[in-house]
Amino acid sequence: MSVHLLQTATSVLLKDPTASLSDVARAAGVGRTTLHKRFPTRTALVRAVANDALDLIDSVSCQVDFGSDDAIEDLMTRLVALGPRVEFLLRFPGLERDEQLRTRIEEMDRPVLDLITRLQGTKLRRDLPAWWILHTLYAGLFNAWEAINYGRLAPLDAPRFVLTTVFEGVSSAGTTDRT
Amino acid sequence: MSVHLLQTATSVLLKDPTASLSDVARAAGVGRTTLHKRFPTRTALVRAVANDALDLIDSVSCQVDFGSDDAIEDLMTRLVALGPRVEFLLRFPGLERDEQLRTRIEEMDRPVLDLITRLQGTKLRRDLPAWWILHTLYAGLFNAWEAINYGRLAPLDAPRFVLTTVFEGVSSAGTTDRT
DNA sequence: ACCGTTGTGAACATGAGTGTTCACTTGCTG
DNA sequence: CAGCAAGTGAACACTCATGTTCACAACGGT
Repeated sequence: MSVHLLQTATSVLLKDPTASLSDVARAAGVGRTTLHKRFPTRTALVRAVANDALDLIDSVSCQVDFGSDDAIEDLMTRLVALGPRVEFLLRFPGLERDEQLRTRIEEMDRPVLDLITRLQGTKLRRDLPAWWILHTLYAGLFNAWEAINYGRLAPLDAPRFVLTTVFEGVSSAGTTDRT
Repeated sequence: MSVHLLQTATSVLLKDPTASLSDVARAAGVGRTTLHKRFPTRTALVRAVANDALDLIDSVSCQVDFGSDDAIEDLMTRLVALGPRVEFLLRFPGLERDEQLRTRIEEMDRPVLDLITRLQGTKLRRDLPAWWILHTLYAGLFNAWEAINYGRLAPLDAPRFVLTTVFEGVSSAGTTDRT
């Protein structure tokens, strides 16, 4: 079960980025030799985990209609649900030093950036750069995942929290006098 | 100059959390032996760096009037200016496993949480928990620091970006029809 | 000039993670 | 049954970060 192996590796490495390959193998219930057979080196394993996360995002991206005005809400809601598998991409240290991964992440960002730029004509504010908005979205996801991990946030509440906060902000101005 | 040593250690460890003590010593322009004399173990160094960051935050907290209604804006603006020294606290992996640091971080958070709770009576929305708002603020800081690091954001623009985004959100609803 | 402090490089021992090989078992297939 | 693929534990060599010790140089104060 290579799938299960990758998932286990994700959670172990996410909890402790310095975890040894023995730790990963033990957590996955396989021998260290087997792990080495599937992923010859540590960097190969990390890259595989990251690519698995990217695959997951790709599969979600396909289901989103980027032409819709609610595309961002849809995308974010789906991303929140992915959880740790994708959190790995934003958290694991040193991932940005991998050339191949960096370009793939950029490829993944581009359509979202385009979407944001397009929506800045209508529902998104124009006085902030698109990349800043993108990173704000990511920060919201990050927050949600962390809160879920600590048991402070119910997974089903997460999408609402993220979308509300990112879009409307934490100021009460938008909520009290919305006549 | 122990101060300079800590600052260098901060930036080196922030850029690569797995950097060796030799790397840190070399970057600081001191011998590895000297580094070991001042910080006997690696964890001692990491803890010192973190505590240095917490001291920095404390010194900033003192200057903020937590009774004011604009306390959060003031606090955030000052925190943004601190940059990498404090970024270390939010980024360095495994920091939360240090009991002493965790409690000190909680102590640091408490007055801000109280402030948020108080302001939820007036300017902050009440339909989000205080801890969520706090983490949203932190996420904004994080975003700004990262953007500054990559050279995408001018340090002087950072406070405005963070405050605008966090308080008003990225939706244009709050900007277009503010009659 | 003497001495204590501080910093320095060199050397060493140690431990841990890593990558490799090998012999053995298990299970499936022809 | 024979054979092949996959998994496994044990053992090994290698590298590297770490922590320690030691002898020496630079410096400042007395």
